[in-house]
Amino acid sequence: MPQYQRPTGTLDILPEEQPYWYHVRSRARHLAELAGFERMDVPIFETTEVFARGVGAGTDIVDKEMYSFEDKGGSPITLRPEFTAGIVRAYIENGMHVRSQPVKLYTFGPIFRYERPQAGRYRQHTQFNVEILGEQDPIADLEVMLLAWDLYADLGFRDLAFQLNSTGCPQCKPQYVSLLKAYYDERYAQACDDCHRRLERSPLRVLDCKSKQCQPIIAAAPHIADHLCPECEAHFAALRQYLELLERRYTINHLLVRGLDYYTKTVFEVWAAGIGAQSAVCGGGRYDGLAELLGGPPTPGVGFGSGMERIILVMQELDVEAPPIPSPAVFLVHLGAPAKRKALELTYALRTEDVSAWISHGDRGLRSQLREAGKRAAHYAVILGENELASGVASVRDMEAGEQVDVQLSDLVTWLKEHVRGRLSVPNTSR
RNA sequence: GUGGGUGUGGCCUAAUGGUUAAGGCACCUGGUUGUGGCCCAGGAGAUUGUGGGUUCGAAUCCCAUCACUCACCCCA
Repeated sequence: MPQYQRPTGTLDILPEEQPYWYHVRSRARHLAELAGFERMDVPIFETTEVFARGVGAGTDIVDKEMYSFEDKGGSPITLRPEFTAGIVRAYIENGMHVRSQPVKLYTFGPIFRYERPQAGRYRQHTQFNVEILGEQDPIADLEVMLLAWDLYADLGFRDLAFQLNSTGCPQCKPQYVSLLKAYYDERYAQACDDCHRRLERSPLRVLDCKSKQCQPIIAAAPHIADHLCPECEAHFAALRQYLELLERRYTINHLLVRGLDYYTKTVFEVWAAGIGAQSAVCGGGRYDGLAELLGGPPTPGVGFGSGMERIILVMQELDVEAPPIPSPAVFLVHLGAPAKRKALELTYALRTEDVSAWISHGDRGLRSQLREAGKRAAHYAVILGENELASGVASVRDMEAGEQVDVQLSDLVTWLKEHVRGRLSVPNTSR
């Protein structure tokens, strides 16, 4: 029974799980940069107000899921429950509106929400986040969506399709909301208790209620897509056209309304199996009013967040393997104190030449050391004992072939470097 | 916040209420002078999540608590 356990809803990511993380991060980074997105990192915590205003009082995230506290100076601080509000704050604070617009940004990092954990849901999870700021053209919506799509396709996801909807703008959304409320007023008694609460707090959410009794009501409810203003209508139509042009499958989902207050026009998700009752690996949309809400210049924006843990769960569900992290190129075996000193010198000489090298720790028998070399899947074991030191020749054992050759100690580093070249590359590690 | 399920060495699993809680994987050490993987032998590792209770006796029954897990709410 361990004395200390990790806090509820957090994850230890062990070495054997790292290949997935390396791979997803490295592909995401590659594809983002290929599409002209630049990396920008923002703090893990912000002044509470950034999220309270940005995400919106009344949302579950703000009302009951934030990790908020006062720091030692008494400032209200919140661990970020999502990326967008912080990114927009940074855009404003750093005067990024004076750069060539749009600004295309991506980042990775931990996100915190106080929720009851379940399959595919954690209190600390990691998101890959992408935003385009300063562009109202629906081509920006398309660009962020394509990046999500291309990443999942690259990672081996099958049967991709976007869930797509438009939630209108301050012009047309309120009218639709009144329409929907009026519709529900007539059926109030048939709706479930949760929906009664939703009608007060965030009326659009009644549309994705799962209770059986609400299904008939939902099925006949008016669609927001039929009540968009001409501008939103045109935006939505253009986006759909682009998606069709590029043959990215999508489903218009009239029930897709995302939980955060700031969404305008486009909202989308990508669904996948293998993440428990959760369906979305990716969720995002447009937030044209957010920058102003946070005190900045009017700046349209569109982006998405994608949960890394969920991506990896889906990959595992699909039996997608991640490229392994290379094992050591050379394992140095030594017998006797003088040989140990020589082995130590060689180890560091190899590492200086970018050849990964393990030196056997302790003072054990040859058998035991070779056993370890095998277990660590080293490509070569270099054996140094009294004989080798005396003759100036090391025994170099190819662990896979089980064959052994003699190599002059003076040539050893060069010889290993030659033989190891091309077999190994240490993967890029980004946070 | 609500509801269901589950807690036995690092991992997986066994033990009709009855001796020192058993096995497998993994780990460590050996198997004649200095050669890995297979095999063989040995070793280390558990107050059965925790705290109470019932009982002559509890891993086993009861209560509480904590954790994990699944689902709801909500979300990536």
